[in-house]
Amino acid sequence: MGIKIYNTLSKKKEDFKPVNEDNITMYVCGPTVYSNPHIGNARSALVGDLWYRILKNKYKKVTYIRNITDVDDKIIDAAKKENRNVNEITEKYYKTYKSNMDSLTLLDPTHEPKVTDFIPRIIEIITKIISSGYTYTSEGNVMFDTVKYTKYGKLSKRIAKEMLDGVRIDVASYKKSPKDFILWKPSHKDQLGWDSPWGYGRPGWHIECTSMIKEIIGHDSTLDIHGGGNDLIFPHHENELAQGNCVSKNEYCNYWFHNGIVLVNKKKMSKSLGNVVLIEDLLKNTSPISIKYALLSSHYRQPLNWTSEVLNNSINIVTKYKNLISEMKNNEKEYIPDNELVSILEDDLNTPAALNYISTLVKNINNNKSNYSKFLFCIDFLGLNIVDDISNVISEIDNKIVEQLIKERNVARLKKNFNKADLIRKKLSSLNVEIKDDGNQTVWKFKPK
RNA sequence: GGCUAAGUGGCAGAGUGGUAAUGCAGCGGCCUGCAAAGCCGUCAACGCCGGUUCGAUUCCGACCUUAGCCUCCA
Repeated sequence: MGIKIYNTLSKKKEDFKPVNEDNITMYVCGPTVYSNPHIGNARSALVGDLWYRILKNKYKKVTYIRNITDVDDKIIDAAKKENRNVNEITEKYYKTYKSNMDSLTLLDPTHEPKVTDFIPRIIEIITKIISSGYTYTSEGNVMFDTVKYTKYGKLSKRIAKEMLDGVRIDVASYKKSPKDFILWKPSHKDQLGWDSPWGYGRPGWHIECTSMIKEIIGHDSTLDIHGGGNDLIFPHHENELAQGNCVSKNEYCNYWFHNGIVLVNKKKMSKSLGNVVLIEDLLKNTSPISIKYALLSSHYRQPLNWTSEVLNNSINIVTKYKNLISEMKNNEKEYIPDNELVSILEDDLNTPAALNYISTLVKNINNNKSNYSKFLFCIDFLGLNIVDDISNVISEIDNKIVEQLIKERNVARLKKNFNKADLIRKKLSSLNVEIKDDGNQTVWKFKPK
């Protein structure tokens, strides 16, 4: 048994063989910080996080890189719209992204490089690509020549002839061939930019990932794993692969994983459709654990249609686990490592099977006491921090009012004044508190979310 | 139009050449003053059509449908 990963390159599930067992390297495409992060951003970050957890469990050192793209035309546009400078925009949305990811209890990557910190390295890499002979300049742009690079299409399996170019948008005039892409583009003097051998300008979209990877892992090193949303396969990752292979004789990356995108109303989220689900908004009414559970409930390569049903399903299960934990909370919290869970996850991140396994543990908790300790291990391994979530909830509540109302209600119940008792229960309910009469004790909790 | 995926009960989702786990929801019961929780029980599905086979949901082929990409996108 070992780690198996579905490789977009081969379109097969493969045994994971690291380049160097002493240091596994993984890069996952992070966000462009120009707007509030949505549930789709969360999904790919979560998938990266899970791979990170699995790799860390097996290998002593894992270098996990998740970038922040803070140079982009969309950022420039956003700055104009909000009438702020570019830095303010990127800072603001980076902070939101970070805090959203923290809420979802994702581990910090080993590196979180920002493009603006890597401009000299980007210029260096472009220079290397130019000397490899796969570029040309046109209207001030440094272009990558996809026709010259004969392996182009290796990742996305797209053959140039079969593709209809410019179906939905005109091919830019500066391109020799429609699939060619920009490595460096000119900026106006008053625009965001840097001096370079090709004039004042800024990097194109794809080059920053390649540069940051090479800089962090070493220019002649092969990345073990590269991932992101499957909408990035073409052209972004295809382009990265092409330019990356021009920089070194060694292969750019061995394993590529791609998560399915999140759909809302069975369509990809987009501002024009108005179906973008922001993490911020979800967190207002839903516990981060439930959101996370919902994301885990489908396999990462499947598309995930985000619906209230999916979310409610998760809330119900998470609530059940919360109840279980709060009932057991006085018992010692022992975590018994469970290899079965680990091997389920090592098989190409089969989270639905993992969640199912956890539910069978819970179901058989009475027959086998170690199941509870295994259960604690499992939710912890997945980063479903239910235990912490419960303690947060308890500290948030205004104890006195609730306790007072419960006292009053129990007096009423003793007097068999059930109308009054039920009224008080309704009042508690309006305070988001649920109660449960357990023998002669009444216990309460926040309504599940 | 091309390319890439996918179609299992109300929802989510395993899985298999011999008719299919599990969770949630639903329904019934126990419990409760009534609830809630918990427990027990229970209904319900393999897109369509051919082929291979003793037998296919599982293999092969066509078709239909859906989504994504071909422009920026996690």
